[in-house]
Amino acid sequence: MSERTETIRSDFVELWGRLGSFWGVPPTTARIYGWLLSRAEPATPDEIVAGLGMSRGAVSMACRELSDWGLVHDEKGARGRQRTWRPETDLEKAIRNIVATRKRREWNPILENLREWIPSLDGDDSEEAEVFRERLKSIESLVGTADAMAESFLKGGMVQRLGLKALVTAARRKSKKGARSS
Amino acid sequence: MSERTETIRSDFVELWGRLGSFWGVPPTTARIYGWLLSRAEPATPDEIVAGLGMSRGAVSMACRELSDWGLVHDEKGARGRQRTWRPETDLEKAIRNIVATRKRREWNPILENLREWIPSLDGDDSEEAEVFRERLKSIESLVGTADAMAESFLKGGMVQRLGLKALVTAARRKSKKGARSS
DNA sequence: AGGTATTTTCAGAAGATTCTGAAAGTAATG
DNA sequence: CATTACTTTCAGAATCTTCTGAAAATACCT
Repeated sequence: MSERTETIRSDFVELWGRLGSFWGVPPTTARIYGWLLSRAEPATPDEIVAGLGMSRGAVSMACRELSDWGLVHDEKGARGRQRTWRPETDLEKAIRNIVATRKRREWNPILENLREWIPSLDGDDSEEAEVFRERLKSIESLVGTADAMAESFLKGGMVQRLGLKALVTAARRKSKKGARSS
Repeated sequence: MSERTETIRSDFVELWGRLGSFWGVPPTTARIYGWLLSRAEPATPDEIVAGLGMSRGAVSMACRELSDWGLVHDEKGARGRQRTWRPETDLEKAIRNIVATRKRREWNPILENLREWIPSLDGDDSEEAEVFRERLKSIESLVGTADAMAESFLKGGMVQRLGLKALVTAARRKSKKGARSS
């Protein structure tokens, strides 16, 4: 394994850590997933501690969190060996897990609130309440649509099923030229 | 404006604030947007300060941030009056702005990195580097697809264009029954 | 230009999040 | 059931983020 490869590995781990904010996990936790992805073999807690220079306790907590997200799987170590953690390498599945988890943890409660508030406003016919109610309705409708899309994605392969892939490829070709980043 | 309406307003503002983490802004900033959405009229900085109990400075910074995201628009106040902030109420537009901003700020740099790393790994033919390269490739492919989908969404009305709406409605009907939250 | 009203900035305070490490807990073995 | 090996927990430390408030800057009018 060349030195350059090692550099890329650590850059990648760093990037993956920052990426954590997209799906709502702390950087260190995401970094572990990235690090596991960059290796050919699953790793023991001690290897993770050594590889990323973090504490035992943090590794334990982070791995449990990752496991809750379905992003790593543990295998009981053989005779006298430590447990090992294997990353989920099917990334579509990983994304599905992330979407499902966030939906359950965060999205659903939001939707419930919205649906509960709208009828509650019906008693108030002031101008202000009128406007507010309309806004809530359009939020509810939009959130509902997003929710349904997520649902459909989770039920499996929206991309394939709709032939979106072709569209996507087309869009991609078009955008290939302009990749400047502000 | 009834008392109950006021309660709902503040709950909504609170919720909208927590929602901020979805699109990557601090809660207070998101709260301002929510508060503006709950009102019939645009507001001056002083009204925001009074309405949300935060400092002048924080309001100034938060509104600028929201303005960068295209989620609020300012109108120069008339003669001797303060500037007023009006929320973007076209939520589809708001989402488009959010997607565009995040894509530019965060997604594009990530994609650039990935595309730069893959060729760099080509010199190394160890087992480990081999596996790592394959993983990076599949990440690149997935991220590329997501990127293209976002692109297509930004170019306008993916939902309508594909007749996704029908699908979405169907999925929604189905999921109406089970709305329990973990 | 002078005077007044409004807005922005930014250093430090306050608050929130994440990490550490040592102690308590658990499991497996002989 | 005692020993050894590994894992989890959690209080406090370290770090990072966000907010405040007063001073500096800017805009606007006469």
